[in-house]
Amino acid sequence: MPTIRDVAHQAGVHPSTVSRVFSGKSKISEATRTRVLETAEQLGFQPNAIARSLSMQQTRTIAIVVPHIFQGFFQDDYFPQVMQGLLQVAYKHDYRILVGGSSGHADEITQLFDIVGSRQADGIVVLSNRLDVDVIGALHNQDLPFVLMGKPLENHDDVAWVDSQDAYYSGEVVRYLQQLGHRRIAYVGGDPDVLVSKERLLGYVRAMKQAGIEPLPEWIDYGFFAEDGGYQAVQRMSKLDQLAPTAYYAANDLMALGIIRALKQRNIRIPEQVSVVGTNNSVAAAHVHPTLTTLEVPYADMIAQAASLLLHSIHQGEMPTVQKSIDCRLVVRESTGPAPSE
Amino acid sequence: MPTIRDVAHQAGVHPSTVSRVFSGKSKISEATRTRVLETAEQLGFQPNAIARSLSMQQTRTIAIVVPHIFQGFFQDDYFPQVMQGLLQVAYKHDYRILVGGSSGHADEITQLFDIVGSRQADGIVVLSNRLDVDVIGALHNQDLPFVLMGKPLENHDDVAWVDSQDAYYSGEVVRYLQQLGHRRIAYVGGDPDVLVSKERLLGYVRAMKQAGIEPLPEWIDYGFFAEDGGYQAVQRMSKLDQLAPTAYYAANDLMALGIIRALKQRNIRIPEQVSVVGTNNSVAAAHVHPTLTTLEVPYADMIAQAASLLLHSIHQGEMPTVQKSIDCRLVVRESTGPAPSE
DNA sequence: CTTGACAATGCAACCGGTTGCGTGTACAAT
DNA sequence: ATTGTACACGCAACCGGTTGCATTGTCAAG
Repeated sequence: MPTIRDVAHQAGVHPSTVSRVFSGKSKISEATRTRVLETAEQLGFQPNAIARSLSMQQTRTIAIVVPHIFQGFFQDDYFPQVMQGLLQVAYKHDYRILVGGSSGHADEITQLFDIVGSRQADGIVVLSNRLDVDVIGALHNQDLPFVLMGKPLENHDDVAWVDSQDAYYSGEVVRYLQQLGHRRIAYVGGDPDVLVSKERLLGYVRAMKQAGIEPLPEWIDYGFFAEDGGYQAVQRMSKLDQLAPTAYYAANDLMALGIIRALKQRNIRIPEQVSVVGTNNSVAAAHVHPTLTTLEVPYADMIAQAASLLLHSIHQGEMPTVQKSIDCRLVVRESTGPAPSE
Repeated sequence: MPTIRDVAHQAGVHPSTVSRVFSGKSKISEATRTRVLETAEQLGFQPNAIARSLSMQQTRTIAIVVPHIFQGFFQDDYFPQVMQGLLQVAYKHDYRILVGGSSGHADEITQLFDIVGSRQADGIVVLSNRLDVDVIGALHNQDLPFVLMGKPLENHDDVAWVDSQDAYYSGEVVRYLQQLGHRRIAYVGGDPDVLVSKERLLGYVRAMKQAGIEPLPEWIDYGFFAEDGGYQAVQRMSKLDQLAPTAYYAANDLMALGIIRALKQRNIRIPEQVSVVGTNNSVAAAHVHPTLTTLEVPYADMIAQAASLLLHSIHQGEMPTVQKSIDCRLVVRESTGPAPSE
């Protein structure tokens, strides 16, 4: 690989001149410019991005670490949407995305701090929403721009996030079902340790109690975002007989599909006997039978906004502090209907 | 951010000693090791990855550029599977993934050469399978390990690839449908310029001719991998009346879903009147109504293998040359059945 | 006591760009 | 002819690590 010095030598100029030609931020006479460009072309020279990063103290890269916490993460619609939104704005600003893996929550934090501390990226979007005060504090101390996907548990007014108001919209789903006459409503969460599951549970419980219903512990279950998790939840809850739920709310569409599969297998008619609501409005939701009522969470938009404000503060050279709440939308389809008369 | 020199100064040693402590590849007395480690801890020092990359001439990163060529790329199951397979092996080897975007084919090549030429990664998995001889030659000249997803058009025995034998398995689908008695079979490809579409078309045409059927030009259409593309294809082909196909083969499940939607809307029964086959065996395929017969292409496995041999040759310091053909599997479900009697 | 050998650490060059500052040249103004 | 000045480019330090080689120290063998 030819370096800037090779080109300089060949073209009979100083390396700094070659650098200036390529950065374009300095006056260079047309003559030398073309000469440099020609010899660069001839030598097949391209500036080394790593050297440039080191010198300029910027990588033109934003990072993300994907949680391996639950299997089926790549089957859910969440991940592709995240990548889409992220890539879209990164590309527009001529940035690239650095993706790191992880195996479980602790490792996710490790990877996060590894990337941040080693300055492998100019900023990072943090998906994990199980960060406690200490971790967020430590992250903030690293002084590398970051924005959280999801409002953290404790309030930090100096930390940026984009939030989908999971508790509120979870409540909206429950209220919608209650309006249809349902009283025995089940909640099937993802990973119980993940904040979004807790938030949705909170909204569920609150809405139930506001309707004067004390939800049975048996109505609350976790499917770890997997299709089979939804399936198993139905198997367990069906044992309740008369107390079995007449409506299921699942924290993602994948589990809702599993719920539908289990109900069909038991010859339970949807929505005449039991209603099902999913989350995310994945492509499949519109094509399953019956078509799935689902809470649409605009993840691609969310992360696009997160990335935008991240890039903005990178350019400003300061930590981002913007906090945004995003609205969701209930997409009503065939899988929900009036509660059966007792 | 403290540097290695700060730590060295504080601990009363030479920077190189600090470096050796962190690289762990050199004998360091237990006394100084702990002293260095302690002051590093105390100063919050972490080695700068960029500086290390520059010095060591390796980034511990493998790159991929995602083609923006068709919309709905992020809805299709292909992308998440690719990321899954890639991330899985990258993570295992303590590598990260650098993802670049692109807008169209020409730009994809540009981005590819930008990453490769600027040495932003140690190797790259190339998704675009529209590379001609010149591009592959140029890529090879860059002397950075790469492996192609999909066999290139021309034979290069010095270039590594992992291939899913699209033409052959497309033929298998057609032969399966013919065994069910279908003779008027439609092929709905993705982007006609993408190699995989051409390959599948090739297999389709060949299988049709082998069965003594000259496929009508109207039976061949392109949906650009989008749900609506499949829908529109049916709209167009339905105008053929008696010559309308009794079976559709779509190059991905998303288009198959669109085909099913269009057929249902026309009150055409599946599979009694028309059969539908998709590709990829996405999660939705098992849950739509009717459940979708589909050609399963193990993309996650494929790219995992590609990444493995990429990493292997990175470590060997040589260009990869392994060429692998991967087997697919037809998953038969409810959307296919015997051809209707005329 | 000298020499040898090995272990631990220092030294300085290097990876490949960037950039503030200084210098030489050309051309215009006096 | 002299001074002024703006422009184009050279110089050298710097970004933050790594590593081959030299040096110092230690201990054992001769």
